[in-house]
Amino acid sequence: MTRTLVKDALAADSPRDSILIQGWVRTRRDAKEFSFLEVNDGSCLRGLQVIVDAALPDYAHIHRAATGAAVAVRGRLVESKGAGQKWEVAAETLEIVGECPGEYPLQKKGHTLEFLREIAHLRPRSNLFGAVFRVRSRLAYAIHRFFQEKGFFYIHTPVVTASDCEGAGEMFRVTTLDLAAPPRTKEGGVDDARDFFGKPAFLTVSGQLEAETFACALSNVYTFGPTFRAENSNTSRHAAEFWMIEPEMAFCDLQGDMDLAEEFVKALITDVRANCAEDLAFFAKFVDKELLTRLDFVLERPFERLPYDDAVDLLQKSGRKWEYPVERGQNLQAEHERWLTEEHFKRPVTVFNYPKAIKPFYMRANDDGRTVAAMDVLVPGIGEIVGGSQREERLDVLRENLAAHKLSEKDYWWYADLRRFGTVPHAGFGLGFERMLMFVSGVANIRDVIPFARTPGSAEF
RNA sequence: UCCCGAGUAGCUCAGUGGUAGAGCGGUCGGCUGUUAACCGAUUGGUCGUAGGUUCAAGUCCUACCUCGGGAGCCA
Repeated sequence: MTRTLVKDALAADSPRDSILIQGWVRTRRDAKEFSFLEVNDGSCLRGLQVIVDAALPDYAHIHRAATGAAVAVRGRLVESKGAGQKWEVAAETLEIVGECPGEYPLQKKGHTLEFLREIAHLRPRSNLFGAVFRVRSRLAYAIHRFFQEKGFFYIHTPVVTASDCEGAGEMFRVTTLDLAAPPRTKEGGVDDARDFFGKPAFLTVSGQLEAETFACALSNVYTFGPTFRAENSNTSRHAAEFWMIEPEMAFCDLQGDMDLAEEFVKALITDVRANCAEDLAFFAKFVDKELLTRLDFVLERPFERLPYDDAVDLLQKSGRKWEYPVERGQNLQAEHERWLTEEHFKRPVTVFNYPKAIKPFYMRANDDGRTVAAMDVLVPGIGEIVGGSQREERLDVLRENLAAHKLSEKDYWWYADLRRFGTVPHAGFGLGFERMLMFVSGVANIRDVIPFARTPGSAEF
């Protein structure tokens, strides 16, 4: 007999004489003549109620069907006599596939998120984490769907990179050298030439530069993969390993870049809203009461587009006391971003044309000589969710930028080549996958939207 | 890395210098078309670690560890 997923059984439109359900017992309630089992298989939030009659031979081992036990139930799908569910299974056989002893840490009652993090191998069996990771899967699918339907090509940029690119953050070194006794140069330093790649290698912090090369060939491309930052960041919004989406478009300027970012964010919300309704309703009930209102609010109106200079003016005239002073030329602080998006505009805000000095070398210089064609999308509750720019396509300006950032043109020879051979205006952005998932789920800590979070001092599992 | 807060039973917490507690969970029994079931009994502790103050420390002090919140860095 083939297995029926709980999700499909719950959606049945008529009774069935024969059904096989396999899953894990969430709870058991014993009566004198029969027991109720709630069986969940992760296919959806809800479980399926199973009635095991005391007259069944298998009832002899009903006590082994404890919370957490894996079971296989064969029986009939019938309309439930009780309130609370339409369908239930009248068991004919109950097989205990895997027992679950009393020290199983997941109780029926609530646990704190902090405790569940310590049992990350079991937490997907909880309602909340089941929902989070179903939505995570759907969100990933929605991302591919969005780009594929627009004719973007999915590029797999390398995870191991030998170019210390971009200064996007501290990098993890990848090496096969013996750390206790590394080969030495004549001068006494570590001889990187004898490392695996013949030079120092690292885990990638961004696929952007490589994606640019493919945009300058296939026109519209995107990456979607893991990235790594060895920053000692201890916040609810940072992880050492996270996933990032980076579209890159040839023949595109900052305007087109901002348009795509807004369309993209809205498309993802729309998709999850339509396809994960039950899980989102769960988040709205138990995690963040305002979730659905906020998501719909974002969908309904255009993002505010605000030049950096205007943002500074607004902040200075706000009458607010800032912990960090607002000055032209300085980066916007978390408190400033929050005020703009949560208090002043009450919607996502796209800030653009940032000061040149606080942005990386690859961003395109504006004609004013002091700003670059950069943009950040700020959303309520999360802050920066998208960071992007039009890229500098003029070889001479790029060279000046490299020099100004004290970077060697020699290390970026292939990147500069794009400007030498058929250069073209192009633009792109990066969107943090986990931050987007936090936004659509209302879950406040990045550690709770990653299956197994890697943060400073923590790489269990 | 900096600032703040918290570490007491498997989990969530109470205990403000004088005999270590509750609810939940687990176990046993009872009851009920139950559904975070209910009722009774029972089980369960090196009070994060190491020092110190005191007649006496879960409680006060110091250091460290872990976790959380905020900040910086960023996505």
